[in-house]
Order: sequence, then structure tokens, then C-alpha cells
Amino acid sequence: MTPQREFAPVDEQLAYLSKGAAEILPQGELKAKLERSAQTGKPLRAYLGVDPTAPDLHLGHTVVLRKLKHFQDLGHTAIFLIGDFSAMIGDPTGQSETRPPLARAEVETNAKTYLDQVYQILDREKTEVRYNSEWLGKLSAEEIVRLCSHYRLARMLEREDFRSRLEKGQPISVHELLYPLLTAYDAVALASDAELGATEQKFNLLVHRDIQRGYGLPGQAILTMPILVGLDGERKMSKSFGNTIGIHEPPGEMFGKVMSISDELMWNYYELLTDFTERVIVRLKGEVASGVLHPMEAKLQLAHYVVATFHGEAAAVAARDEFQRVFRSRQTPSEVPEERIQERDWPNFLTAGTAAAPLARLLYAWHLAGSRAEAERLIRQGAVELNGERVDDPAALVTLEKLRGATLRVGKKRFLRLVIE
RNA sequence: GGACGGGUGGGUGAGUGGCUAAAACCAGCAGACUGUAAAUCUGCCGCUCCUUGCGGGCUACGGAGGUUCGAAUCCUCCCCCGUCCA
Repeated sequence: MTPQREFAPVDEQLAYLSKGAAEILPQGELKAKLERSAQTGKPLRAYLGVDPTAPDLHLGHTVVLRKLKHFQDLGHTAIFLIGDFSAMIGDPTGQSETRPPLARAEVETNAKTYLDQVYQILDREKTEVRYNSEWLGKLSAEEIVRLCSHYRLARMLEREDFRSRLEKGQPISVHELLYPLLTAYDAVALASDAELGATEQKFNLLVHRDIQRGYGLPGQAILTMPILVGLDGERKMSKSFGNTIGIHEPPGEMFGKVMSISDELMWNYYELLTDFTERVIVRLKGEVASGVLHPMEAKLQLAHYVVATFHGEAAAVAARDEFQRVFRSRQTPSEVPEERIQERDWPNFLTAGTAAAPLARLLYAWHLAGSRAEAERLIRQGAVELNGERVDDPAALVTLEKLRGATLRVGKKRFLRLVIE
């Protein structure tokens, strides 16, 4: 079944796989495995395990996925493991508190939406998808005891997270200790040669390797990827910080968000989100530093690349044009959402005794502001334009005539064209 | 089971009877500046009504009652979280 195949030279492969990586452990192990694979013609089995805890992927998740793709590119076997069983335990990593286990149903629906998104990066045809309930769900108590016998408590407690919680007198639930052990069983069941993960997974990955050896398997190589920093330029990209770029966000949105990162952060994104080689990135960086290339140009390229990855080349070009149009030339976007107003509904908005309606009330009704109070605030702050003219009276009244075919603008990004029927 | 500590706005967290829609910080929003950069500066940041005023009303400090002219602040009961002892 396994075809004999030609691989690229080991050094080349290693360079490709090392790009952007935080650590490869143990030293030399990956190289040794690549060499063996080159000799035998057998592809390596590399896997990435993900707990389907949230339904939407963002760029942060793709960093490590892209690395898995690299294995795939080189002809190795990429295994995408969905931790449908382990998700119900909850990984304690990085959490200062015990995370509540997820319900089975939640895990299942998340798992489904995950895959569609994952295939935007990985080659659907070549990816081996597995669920760890496949084997973990069947483990007997006896087998779990045996599994546990392969690891020492002292080592378990070396883990940063556990150690600090122990010191601070915070609780650690027993099932949390089980998490790395059970996921280690994944590595055993898959007989993996390499496992990928974010740096915060390092401890788990190392446990996995040890347990594999406990079961008499050769230990897998471990490749960790840095955590992607979010839009704020400080904290890791995470939904709970609201600093993410979701991979299914519309092209325009995505483009704009990438453009809003700092120049400094841009290089990090180049490194982790593109396939440009180290050499190319260094060159770009040099050109920007010496003033040959405007930093904005470099960022436009990056934004283009990212959008093209998820939406295709055409969408990327369009997003770029639109971006230039709206923000650089400060023009109205080519496509503005429309609000259809029924002429007969109009009286509902009117101030008693007049033929005009408070603009603030309209902004709220048309969802350009979250509340009427907010609408007034925005007007007061000069964020609202009607047909290009700033309105700054929070009590401003407008007539239906004035709104016919008009364009409303709130802040930099929100536009609305009015169609009166 | 016992002892103790704690539950405040999106988050952290101050506030122990009126001056508190509730400090401060973070996040967020808007404006200025720009390369929609970032950084910085300024302002805003519960809802609602109107005559848009340092205006009126309503809602808010785990829940329910109570004391008081007046409570996030005091009392009672309940719920929840945490630590320690067993």
C-alpha cells in the first residue's frame, strides 16, 4: 500500500519543516527520522491533535496546521486527530483554573465544523482524519491503570501549570493529570513519528513521547510552533481577547484586520502565516529597513497573501482594491449595504408634530448603533456623515426627502445606503 | 461535616449608609495625527424620553426578604465559588 517514493533531500526537508518552528525535540530526532524515511521510502506519520472546544478557527490555529501541511507537501502522512474524547476531559494547559468538561453533543458539532475549515489548509485527499474516541472510548479500567503506570507523579508535577498551582494552593483535579496520559495513548495508537503542537503543548507532547516508549515504540519527534500574537500585538490570538482574525471572515474584513497590525508584528505574521522562505522574508525586511520598500507595501502583500489563502486570488485582489479605495482615497466602498425603507413605515420614526425624524433614532433602528444613547454619542463625536456631510447635533432631525438615495456613514467602516420604496 | 474568605459594570478590581451610573486599570468605540498603520493625544463608554439640559425617568453591585428618609454598603435566610481542618 505504501508506495516507494522519492523524497526531497533530507536537509531541504529539514529546512522546510524548521521554518517558523519554535523547537524541535529531541535535537536531531526529526532529522534521523527523515533520513530513515528517505532510505526506506516510507513516509513519516505526523499528527496534530486538536480538541474541538470552539467552533471557529482563527489564524492562530492555522499556524500549526500549516506546519502539518508542510509535512504533507513533502510527501509524508498528515494525520489530523480530533480529540473528541479528550475534549470532554479538558486540557489544563495554560488555564489557571480547571476547565469544565464539554458536553458530548457540543464536541460533536464542533468537530464537524472544524473539518471544513481545516481543509482550507490541508489537502482533503491526502489527510488522514482520526477521532480519539475510536480507541480512548474503548479503554478498560485495567488498560488505563497500565497506561498510568508508565508515568511518574513527580514528572507530572514538573509541569509549569501544575507546579504553580500547587505552590499557590490552587486545586488540581485528578482528571487533569489524566489528560496528558490519555492523549499520549493517541500517539501510541497512531504509532506516530512526529507530533506537532503549539509551544504551550510542549509538556503534553513530551509526555506522549515518553509513553510511546513505555509501550515499546520509538519515541516521536516533537515540533512546536510559536503562539501567534493577536491584533493587539501583545497577547496571544484568542477569541476571549477579541483579537482574532477568523478564517471565514469576509475577504474585506480580513484584509483590513491584517493591515491594522503593527509593522513590527507584520514580520511575525510573515514568518508564521506564509510560505515565503526565510531568505525572502529577510530580504523584504531589509528593504523596508533601508527605505526601498514602504512598510505599507510589505503589509499589503501580506494581507493579500493571507486573504488569498482562504478566499482565493481573485477575492484577494478585490479586497485589496477595495481597501485602497475606501481607506486610502477615503471613498465610499463600491458595495454598500442597503436599507430598504417602506415609505408607509416612515411615520413611526417621526417626532410628534413634525415631518422629520431624529437621526439618532434612525441609526439605532438601522443597526448602525447599538442603542439610541450610543447613536447620540457617535453623532456628538463627529462620527456620522450623511451624504458626506458631518452631522454633529445629537438631536438632529432629518426628513424623508433628505434620505432618498442617501448614504450614511458611521465611523470609518460602517456605511449604509438608503432605498426608499 | 467544621472553620474561615469571597461573589461589584465586557475583564481585573476599589468602594463598608447619602457627594456612587458606582474609582482606577484593561478591553471597546469615536475624533486628531497617519500608511484605515502602530505609537501618541483627546473624548466617550447602562438604557430610555424629550424642549439635547451639568434635564427627566428607569435599571444595576449573587438571590429573596428586612432595617432606614436613604443600602453595593447594615440585618436575616438562601444560592454559588475558594482555602484550610476532618
